[in-house]
Amino acid sequence: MGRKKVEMKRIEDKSTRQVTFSKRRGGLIKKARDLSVLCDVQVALIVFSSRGKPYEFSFGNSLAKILYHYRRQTEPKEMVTTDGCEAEVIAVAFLDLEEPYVDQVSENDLIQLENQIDVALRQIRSRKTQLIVQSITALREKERLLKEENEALAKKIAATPTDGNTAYKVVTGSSDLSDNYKNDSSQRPVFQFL
Amino acid sequence: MGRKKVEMKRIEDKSTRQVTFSKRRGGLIKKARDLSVLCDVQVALIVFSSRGKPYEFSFGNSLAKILYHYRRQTEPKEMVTTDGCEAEVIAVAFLDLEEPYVDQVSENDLIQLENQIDVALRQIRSRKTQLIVQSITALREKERLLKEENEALAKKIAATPTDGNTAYKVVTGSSDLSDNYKNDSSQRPVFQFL
DNA sequence: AACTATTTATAAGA
DNA sequence: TTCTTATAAATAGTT
Repeated sequence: MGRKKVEMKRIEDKSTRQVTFSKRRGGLIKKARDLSVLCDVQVALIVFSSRGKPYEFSFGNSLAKILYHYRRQTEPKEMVTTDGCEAEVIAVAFLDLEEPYVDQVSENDLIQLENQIDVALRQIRSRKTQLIVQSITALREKERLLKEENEALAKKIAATPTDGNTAYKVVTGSSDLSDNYKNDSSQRPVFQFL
Repeated sequence: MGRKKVEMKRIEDKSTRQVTFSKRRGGLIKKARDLSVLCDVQVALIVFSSRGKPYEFSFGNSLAKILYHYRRQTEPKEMVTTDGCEAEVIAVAFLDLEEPYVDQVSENDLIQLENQIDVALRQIRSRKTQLIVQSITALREKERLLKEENEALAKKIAATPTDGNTAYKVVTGSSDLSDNYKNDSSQRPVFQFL
């Protein structure tokens, strides 16, 4: 599509090759954007300059998300350490990059930043869940030991002559404890929400 | 470039959109290949089908190498510089949004859906936190009551003639319980993570 | 960087 | 779906 038909082989003249690269790269970017708009698809474009600096363009979704998606497709073994419902929702969530101050930063920086925040968030949630599970497990173990201890003490008292004072009432209260907490959630499977 | 000039907006008719997507995707692939050949650059193309299956095309280098290169580039510090020639790398990725049910919904509906999912996610997390707090609060209260009870039982035993058997040892164990859990997280402020 | 003759891509129709 | 063809769009060589 020019004055002459070009042969489909490497352009030997360096200057011509550079100009052609510039023109056709622009055309490719435009076509990618058009495709994204017209067909409602997500398109990402990365260009590395000769100095290795990547220029990226993406339409319809962030490059990070597309590559993340691609990586998940390609590496089936690697399980992402997020808990159930979050993974799905994050997959469809978009970050709005149109904030005013964001204008100061390059698109590349923003995509990196987004990716880093995403990873950090997953790690924080994973760690949170871990701490909570530890906490509740420890509390239940403590409860179990205290109950054992109470039983032992109660037996000790039962095996001993008593004057019928308040001490026995306390023991009675102990056996009712489980009733007092019938409605608490500590014994129900709350971890389905973690 | 057809019988009529097309408006640059989403094609509403599903069939037309599908045909256009097919044609333009092919055109883009051809242009990417041409660019790779003419300008001696590396081009990679990834296409995700509606079912998430990726179709890949790459020219000038393997997709894996290009993505590896990209990953190295985007690592914070390292700036790998390529030799003098135009070692440009272009990666183009498509995500197909042609999911059957998504097709029925308008852009506005999708934006609404996104917001609704966002709100729902926050509510789920909030409810989760609420349940966990209830659970841990209940466990701590239970622990407190059991300790009180234990103390009362211990006093009762102390006020009673004893034959020096294991019962007293149990009471001693009770006072040491807190030491046994010095390293658990249940008394530390895990809620800063909620 | 702009221009323009030509080639190339593709929208609509068959 | 695939082919056809009129027309829009991209771009090679020029300025």
